[in-house]
Amino acid sequence: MIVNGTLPAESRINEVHLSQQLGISRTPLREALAMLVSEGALENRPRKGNFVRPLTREEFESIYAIRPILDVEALKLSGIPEREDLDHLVELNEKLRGAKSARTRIARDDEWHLLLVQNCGNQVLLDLIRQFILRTRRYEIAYLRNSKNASTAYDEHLKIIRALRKGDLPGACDGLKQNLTSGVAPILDWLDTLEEQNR
Amino acid sequence: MIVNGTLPAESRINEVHLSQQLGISRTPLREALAMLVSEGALENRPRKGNFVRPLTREEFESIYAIRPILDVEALKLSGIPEREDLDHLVELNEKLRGAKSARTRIARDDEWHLLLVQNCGNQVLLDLIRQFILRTRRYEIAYLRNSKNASTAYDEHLKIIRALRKGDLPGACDGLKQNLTSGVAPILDWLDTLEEQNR
DNA sequence: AATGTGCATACTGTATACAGTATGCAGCTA
DNA sequence: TAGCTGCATACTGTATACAGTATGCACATT
Repeated sequence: MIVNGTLPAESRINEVHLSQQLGISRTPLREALAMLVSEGALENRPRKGNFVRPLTREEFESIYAIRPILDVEALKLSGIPEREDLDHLVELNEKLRGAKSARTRIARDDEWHLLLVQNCGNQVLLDLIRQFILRTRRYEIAYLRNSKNASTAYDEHLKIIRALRKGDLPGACDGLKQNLTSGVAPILDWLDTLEEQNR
Repeated sequence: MIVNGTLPAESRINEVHLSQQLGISRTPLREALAMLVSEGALENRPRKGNFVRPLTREEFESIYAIRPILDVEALKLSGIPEREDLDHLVELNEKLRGAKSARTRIARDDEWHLLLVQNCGNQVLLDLIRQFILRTRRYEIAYLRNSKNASTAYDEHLKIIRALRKGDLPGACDGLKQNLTSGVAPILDWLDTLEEQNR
């Protein structure tokens, strides 16, 4: 509902109404809200309630500054993948190219990035990346239609795969960093116009 | 209670008993337990309950591999601090040296590291570092008495401060990385003996 | 003797009732 | 007319009751 805009930014969540609307009681709803707070989608003001956090340029820049650091580190730890993992990466990348909706495109892209670093051997780091994927997703979906088209991501992924094939880990890391930062600029522009409108 | 060992590793948390023991009802207790799950202190198995996660060598290594990455990045973003911030760092470092108990020593050390990167301008990154401080704290407190003594940390901090005074940011980053990894080895040894005992 | 089934028990997950606090408005005062 | 006080209302935070599932044990069966 937050993503869809049914619950607009800054709006307060009424636990009684929403729980009735969803057909559940307040207790499990509150648990769900707490999860959304930890994901950064809601802000909890004690004794006031939960409020939908707006999408801001500042937060987006902060999040996207961290993703490349984590992912590149994880890729370094993973090293050059086995042949079958590489094949799997190629396969998933083709699926990404064939994705019809922007939503599945985003999902495939996220899958691909997780697969790339899956063998880093650091579960905590992987959980962290997963967490950040969740946080960025809201921005990506909001931006949706204008979203970086599949072929750009596809080509960038191919570049990374090719570097890995050659055994060139630093080259793959560079490609990954580029891939993770290339989508930022258009979303920033979009956020600027969004914040402009709210004045 | 987890830190004290009142609730030993792998033990199941009985919500009814614990809530009575604490003089609160199950609902707020469950919220607290959920927070501990997100901090990595508990593991929730659906319909089974919450279990105290053991301290393991694997998790410790994972966490401590990430801390330096985050902190060094934040320091880079912060740049060379203003004079008064530097003075503040010196002051806090002196407090660290003077700390009586190991507990306050750990607290001062954490404070110092947060202060060092406070001006990085990335709130999400700062929250992340805070989160990791919480996760490492359990290991540090468990290790407690054997903990890296204050003078080592103090000296390492001085080194960082001196590099910053010279305007040598890369040098400060190196020092920080070293500082954040120097405490690892003894705790690893201790964890090894711990895991040995549980066999 | 070993394995499987049924039942009793205990605990988690959910619903609901209650208490206390924030908030807005009406009426009063200056 | 402006500002303050008191009250009504609505919502969050907490306690408690209820439902459904996991678990261990006794008994039966092969």
